[in-house]
Amino acid sequence: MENILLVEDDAALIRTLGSFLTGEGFQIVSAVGQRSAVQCMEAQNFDLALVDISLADGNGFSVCAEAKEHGIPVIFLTASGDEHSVVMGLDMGADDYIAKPFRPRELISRIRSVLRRSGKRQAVARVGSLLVDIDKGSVSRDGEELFLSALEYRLLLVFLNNRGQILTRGKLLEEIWDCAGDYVSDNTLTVYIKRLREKIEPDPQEPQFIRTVRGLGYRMEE
Amino acid sequence: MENILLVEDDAALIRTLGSFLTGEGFQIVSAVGQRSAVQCMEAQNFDLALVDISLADGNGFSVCAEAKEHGIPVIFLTASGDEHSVVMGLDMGADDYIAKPFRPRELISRIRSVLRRSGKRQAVARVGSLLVDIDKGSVSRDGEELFLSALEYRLLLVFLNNRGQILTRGKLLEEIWDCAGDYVSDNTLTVYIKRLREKIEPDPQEPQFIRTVRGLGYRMEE
DNA sequence: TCCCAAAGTGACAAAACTGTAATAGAAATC
DNA sequence: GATTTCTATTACAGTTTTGTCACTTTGGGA
Repeated sequence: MENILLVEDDAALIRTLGSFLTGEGFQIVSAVGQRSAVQCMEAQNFDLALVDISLADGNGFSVCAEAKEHGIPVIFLTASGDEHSVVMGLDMGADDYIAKPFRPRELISRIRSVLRRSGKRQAVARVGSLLVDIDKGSVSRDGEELFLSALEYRLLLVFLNNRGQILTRGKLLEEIWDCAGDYVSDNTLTVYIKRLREKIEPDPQEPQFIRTVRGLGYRMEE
Repeated sequence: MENILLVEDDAALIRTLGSFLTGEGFQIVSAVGQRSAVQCMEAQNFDLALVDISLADGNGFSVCAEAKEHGIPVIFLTASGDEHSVVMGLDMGADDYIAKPFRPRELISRIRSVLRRSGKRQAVARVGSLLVDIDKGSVSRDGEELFLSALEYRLLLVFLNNRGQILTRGKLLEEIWDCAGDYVSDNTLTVYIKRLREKIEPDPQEPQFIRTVRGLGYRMEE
């Protein structure tokens, strides 16, 4: 079970996030300030640190730096629109960030993504015969390049980053079309799934990469 | 200086590649077969292993596995169209691959990319105020999402993966449009540079991300 | 079996993308 | 300063993408 260090000031958020993440099957250790965070990291090893960048005592950056010292991947939480912190955090070597307020599901997705990438540095991801060159933004199957549109590619990445999990329509709509809350029609997703399948599946009638899980959503095989 | 282990059967290729890579500022150690490759890795540490997957004695896969044991990133060389080897290699944990025959410049680019990624696992890359979420395939500046087309995004990735280097028009044309050698008009690139600048540059008239290096090409700032 | 909800399909118009051509501008060389 | 070369801009047409609609098919209960 993955061990996550949550460094956060806000007691309410600790409780909410903590129980949510625990429910998702992660083991959570919470640290309230910089001091206790450092102590935690010295005492035991973590698979990931979740750091609020705006801690009351000092700032979250030193916690971030400490985590990188220990080789722990870091996702930091930042106030929405605080681009300065984002820049600082990424320069500090953080692996990813998420702006508050965030959807818990998105956090989970990012956590999984960072954990999956731990120890990996692959430029190319594979699902069956499908190769996604994340470094180049290109997709191929059996050596044949497939030309995806921007949205199709992003949809594919969402599946790729959540392999084996069922993704609901709502989740997928949020991931691709959520720009300030103005959603598109529900059927739009169905159509895009079809279009993506048409391009990546050897037999779109019998999808092997993106499976339909009736009543729940879609799932990409691992 | 980066230390690269080149594992290759073909003596001619060793000479060609070796001198080329040396000329590019890498330190090269060549190993002819699996046996000597393993010995090399036990004797000293490397920043990267370049492994021909089709070695005469046994195969390159075990060399690949050995390299991963030592935590050395691996790029493997494969015969063009040998999808099976690609799949095997990636499953084995290789970081990237390149199909023979390859352009030396492309190899360099991939080597740099893998080396740059060593120890990093970032989901998000940054250049100035520009954020590229490689994991999501999205781009933003100052929190504002920028909608790039598929080709614009790929062009941006090429710059991102070669930050600080001057990219010639030829190199860029190859990277984006090389599908079996049928190139597009030279001016097409110029137009795409303009279009990309129009979307990502705060002031397209005074580009700060993608600089023109007259007579040589373009360069993205580090 | 029938019915209903969920998912898939085909078709459509507006918008965006893509590549090219013609022209304008800028920088280096003579 | 004139010339040449390289780069930028503008405009255009064909294609693709994008979102939506109406309609069909499918799968699971009642």
